[in-house]
Amino acid sequence: MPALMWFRRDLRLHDNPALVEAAELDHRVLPVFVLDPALVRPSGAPRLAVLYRTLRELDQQLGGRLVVRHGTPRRVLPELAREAGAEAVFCAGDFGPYGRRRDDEVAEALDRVAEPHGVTLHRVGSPYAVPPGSVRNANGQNYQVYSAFYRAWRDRGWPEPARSVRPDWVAADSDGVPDDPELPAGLRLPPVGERVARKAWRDYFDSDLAGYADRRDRPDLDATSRMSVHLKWGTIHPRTLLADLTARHEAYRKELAWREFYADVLYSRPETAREYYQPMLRGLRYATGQTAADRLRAWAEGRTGYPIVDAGMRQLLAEGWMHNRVRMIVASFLVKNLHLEWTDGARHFMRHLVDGDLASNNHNWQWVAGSGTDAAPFFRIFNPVTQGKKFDPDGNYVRRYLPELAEVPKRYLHEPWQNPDGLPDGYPEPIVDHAVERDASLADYQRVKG
DNA sequence: TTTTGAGTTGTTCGA
DNA sequence: GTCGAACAACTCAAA
Repeated sequence: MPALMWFRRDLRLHDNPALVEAAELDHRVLPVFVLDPALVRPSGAPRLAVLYRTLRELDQQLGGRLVVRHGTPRRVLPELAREAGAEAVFCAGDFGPYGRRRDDEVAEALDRVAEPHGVTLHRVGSPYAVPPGSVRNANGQNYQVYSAFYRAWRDRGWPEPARSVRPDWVAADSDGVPDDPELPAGLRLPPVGERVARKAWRDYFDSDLAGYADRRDRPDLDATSRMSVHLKWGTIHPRTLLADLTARHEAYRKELAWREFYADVLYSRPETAREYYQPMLRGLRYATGQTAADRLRAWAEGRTGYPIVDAGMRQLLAEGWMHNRVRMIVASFLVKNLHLEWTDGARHFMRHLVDGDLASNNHNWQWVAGSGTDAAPFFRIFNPVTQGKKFDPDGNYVRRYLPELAEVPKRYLHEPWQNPDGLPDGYPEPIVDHAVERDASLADYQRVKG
């Protein structure tokens, strides 16, 4: 009787503990991916395309034996288990609010399959080095602040990468991987798949990781590892990365720990998938009506008149990805300069990001907005001009995504409205005055806090 | 239980 | 141009 390996966001064969256990139960393993409408529907075209491409890569690695089925997992998996005569399904644990509920339902449905004893769902491991819910303070509670979480997480440690297994892959009828959805013209998606992920990590480790701490904040240098899309889909596991890292790579390890921290926060407070972690900030005065709609659209399309903001938003549209420093700048701008709710920004990000991850996206937005765990103090408001000059000193990042600014002299690149020769054709005046909106935000934060 | 110390990512102002 | 202090208290962790 073959074991079923249910792939979800762990689309790899290396360092995959669930796969190891499946292969230990039976050397024949039937690999399946379920296209769940509940996950397909809210995903934007860029992330769906990346998922489909990753699935095609996995299918190749499996010699064309990946079984793709459309439908709800609680219907599809019992059906497939019955067809294959399987008595066990293996998968990595999912710790998100939807995933937990879905997996509980699947476990129940499998239990009712009329094998002699039903079919068992084995949840093995997680997409994290340390499973959410397992780093706890002295009172058995989840940590509310990052630094304490980091120390406890690091001291707790994590397992070595799982050993590699080579099961006999069993085939079954497959609906096949869908064709890519229609994509915006000119969209440049990153190459994906496990082999790409492992090579990209190896190359980054050998060449650029040493400069990570100093250069990661510079969007013009493009010095980050670009592992986010691979971590999102599990084509590489954080354990694999951590096994390569030493004390010299503290800065990079800390970024992985942020991902784990926010997964833990979401696991401990699942309602924060939608709601403010600190509800008090719901009481801020937000823009409404046509003003709000116009501002949101200008922000989303990269037409705010602040080059570093617009470049970031256009990078997102062009690549399905944005440099982390710029994500903070555009998020601060949305909340504190345009006075829109972080939920509007988070939704736009999730529609366009290829690495869009609920826990990281949601809680990083809340951090910027001041409503999250360990949130930025309210007086910390990014100045888009200062940030641009500091982190894109030569303007190379801005010029890459805003060709209309090509002729603007370097000293005015981050504030082109100051250029005595005027703004270039097609580039807008700033839609708001930073100094004015900053003061308004400070006053309003003080009002709701006091 | 109480106390103490620490806290991702900033900006502005004045020396 | 560079530097340090103020911003405004407050929460959480840990001793």
